[in-house]
Amino acid sequence: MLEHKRVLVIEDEEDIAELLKVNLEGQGHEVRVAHTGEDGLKAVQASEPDVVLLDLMLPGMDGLEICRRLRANAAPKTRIPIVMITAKGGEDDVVKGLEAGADDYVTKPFSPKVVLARVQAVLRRSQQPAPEKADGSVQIRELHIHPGRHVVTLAGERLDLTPSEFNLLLFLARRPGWVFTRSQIVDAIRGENYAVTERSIDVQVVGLRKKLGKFEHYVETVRGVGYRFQE
Amino acid sequence: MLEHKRVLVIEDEEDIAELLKVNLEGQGHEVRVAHTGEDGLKAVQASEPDVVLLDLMLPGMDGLEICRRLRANAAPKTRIPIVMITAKGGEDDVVKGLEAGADDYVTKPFSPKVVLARVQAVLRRSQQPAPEKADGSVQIRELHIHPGRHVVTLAGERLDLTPSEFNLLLFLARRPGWVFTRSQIVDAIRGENYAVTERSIDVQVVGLRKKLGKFEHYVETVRGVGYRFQE
DNA sequence: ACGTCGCCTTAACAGAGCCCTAATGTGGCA
DNA sequence: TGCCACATTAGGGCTCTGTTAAGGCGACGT
Repeated sequence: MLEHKRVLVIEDEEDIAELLKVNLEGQGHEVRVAHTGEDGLKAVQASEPDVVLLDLMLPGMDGLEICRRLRANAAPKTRIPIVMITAKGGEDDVVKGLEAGADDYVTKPFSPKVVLARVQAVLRRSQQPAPEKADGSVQIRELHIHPGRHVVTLAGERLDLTPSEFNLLLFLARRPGWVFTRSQIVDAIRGENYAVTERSIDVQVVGLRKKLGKFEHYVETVRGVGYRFQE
Repeated sequence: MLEHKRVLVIEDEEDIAELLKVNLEGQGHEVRVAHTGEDGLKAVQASEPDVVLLDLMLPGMDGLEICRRLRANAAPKTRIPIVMITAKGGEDDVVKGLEAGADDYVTKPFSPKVVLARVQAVLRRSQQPAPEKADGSVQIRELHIHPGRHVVTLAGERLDLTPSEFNLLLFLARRPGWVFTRSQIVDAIRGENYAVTERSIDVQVVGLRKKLGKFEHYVETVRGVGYRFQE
């Protein structure tokens, strides 16, 4: 099985934190608890955990903000997996969290089993090569995306994409196989609260597919739901 | 196997109540009896049972009303499983009961064995929440469902489902063994207040079973009531 | 400050796929 | 055997997506 790991739990509700602690320790993990976002960030520095369990609803600093800071401050090499805990039904929260850099999520109320399973899965995944490379670039089959340089290469040839097309492709390619609704895509590539018709995404997809040429199948339509990058 | 549990029986007929009490106690359960709906509701507050056996035909408050109140007042976390007892042939009652929030049912006249089995089944099902894996996907025997990816695999092969078929299968598979009325299914997969004939669900089931091929028995018909995923 | 260029959105239309209804067939249960 | 619920089929209507073109807006350079 998996050897024991260091887990940091950032959770303000004492009983939930205790529940998580007991269960994780039952799995042989070393657990540390922080009750505020500030403590959490300090604890990350101090104890260098292998995974962080992060409640989105915290007094003081927002969970999303913590997520972003962990992603921003740390060197890519020391990228720590984050599992976030969200209120039930908050699908928006899930999307925001994933965008802020979380790796997985559980919704309240949760069973300890589910949380343990998620943590194990994230740990397993973090030990395997991710689609995202160390410098933040994405490589999937014939496609390379360099977010920093804003450059995309397909089968060795450079693609000339508009800003929106670039963001759309990057957003989808970061999670191959996962479906996103048009609404989620709009939030991701144009910012939240940006008022547009969802159908404008369709037009972006058309343009993108045209430029992908014979690789247009990389962007798949999921009828009644949205789009996804072919896995 | 199962440790003893607290059972509340709400039943006005003295001899039936006694029959249930003796049999359940024979299984090692702790049994409390209420003879009216009002007493039943109080007893739920007082003794916090693990499961409620509820006769639909009660003097005074209707069994359905009790069912609804138990569902309305309690937080989701403290959801107590309800097994209702209906008069034979009253299949309408079964449907109404399930829609009022009951989890399972037995029809009068019943054998004690059947009741015990139902109670055990409900306890078992409600203790093992959902068969969901780390990434939120559902796996039951040969069937894998990935909600986030919107992909279904059956015995390793990918199924091409319509949106409705996907939602229907996911809804049923999330609670194997639980029976759902057509009305509940419509609410779940098309949203509430969506006006359609309940028979349209039958058509969806046909299409789904066709694509399930030799696994069509995964979706079971419960005559007079609705459908369920085979446990 | 002005003009030009390019990008994004909207709107409209066409086509494909899906879902509902209704009618008929079939099987279980009394 | 009769009745009722479910299974099955086909067709029509409707929703969703693909596609195109035009208008508006902002960016950039002059």
